[in-house]
Amino acid sequence: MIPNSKILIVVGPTASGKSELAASLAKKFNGEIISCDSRQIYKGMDIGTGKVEGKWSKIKIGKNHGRDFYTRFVYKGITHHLIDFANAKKQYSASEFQKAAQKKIAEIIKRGRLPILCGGTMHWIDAVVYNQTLPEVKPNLKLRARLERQSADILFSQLSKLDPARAATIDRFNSRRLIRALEIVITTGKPVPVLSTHYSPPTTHYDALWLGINPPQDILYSKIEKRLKQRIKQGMVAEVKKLHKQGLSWKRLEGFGLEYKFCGLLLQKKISKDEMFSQLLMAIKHYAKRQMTWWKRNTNIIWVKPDKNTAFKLTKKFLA
RNA sequence: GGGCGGUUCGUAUAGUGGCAAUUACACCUGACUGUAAAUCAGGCGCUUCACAGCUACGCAGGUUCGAGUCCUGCACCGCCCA
Repeated sequence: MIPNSKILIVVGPTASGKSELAASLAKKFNGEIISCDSRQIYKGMDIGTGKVEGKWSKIKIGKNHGRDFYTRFVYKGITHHLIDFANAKKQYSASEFQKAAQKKIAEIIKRGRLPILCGGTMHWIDAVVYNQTLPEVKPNLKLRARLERQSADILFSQLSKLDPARAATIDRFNSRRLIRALEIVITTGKPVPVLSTHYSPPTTHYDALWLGINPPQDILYSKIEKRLKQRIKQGMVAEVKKLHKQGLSWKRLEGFGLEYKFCGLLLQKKISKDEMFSQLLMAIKHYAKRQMTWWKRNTNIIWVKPDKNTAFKLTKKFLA
């Protein structure tokens, strides 16, 4: 563990109220937020991702490398990092995020402030916090395209020959995972490195306090529904239309999932407005469920009520 | 009143003599090594460790070694003719 590396991590399913809690914590404890959301990183994806309504503004930070100020994404007076900066046409990977976030954490600590990781992208958060070694193999689209034509069965038997150890633990029906594993093995000529994640015993790269919010399912579901209706009013469909006009293919939009997928289907007239609503609602609930499945096994997380008081108390104790 | 079609596990469907019964969705549980809002798996009548038992395809009878499947009557739904 890195010494003197206290960080706060706020997790919870979609619509649980993470962003607001994180902002309150940041205000109270002199923090800056690092958004951990694989969709909010993209510019132009605002309503559909539920991005906080922050603004890019120039912040005075005193003389630093010959500059007087940086441009920062600010919401409620709190600086948010790794949000609203990437081009949606390009793939942004877990590995890129890991490096960028770890750099941000170091910078924030250096400034004497508290880094607060907040977001719903479980895999990305773990990659950062547990400093997982992600194989240094970039996506090889040509190779992937070739492998995608094979059945999972064939991919699995290939992997079994090339890297029996990885084959032993991989999901043999999941073509995407199989292809990635083969990509690593074929490119490096070596087996897939063993993963450095450990949920138990809990060893994190940082001195971390994990706070989780998980409202009861019926409350969460009604919040999700209410939020979706709001998003529709706010012009969610128009946002997706605009993205498509800017050159994002329907396929790319579908790959983003949820709002972007179902609005895309609506705009292509593949589904009706009612179908869009009901199917999207269902998909968001499924997503929330998957998030909880991931975090349930993480015993580091302290589950708190959505009210700030408990979170404040725990944070105060953690920082003392 | 007459003719036809239908009634199957939450919903929609398959099943014309061997069926605890197809498929999809929902629902439940879970996985997750650079696409992660993505991708993938298991369960889903009841009792169970069960290849075991019990109860099941609108209701009531009948034919049969055996009926979701065939026959009769009834109920309900849909369409058509009056």
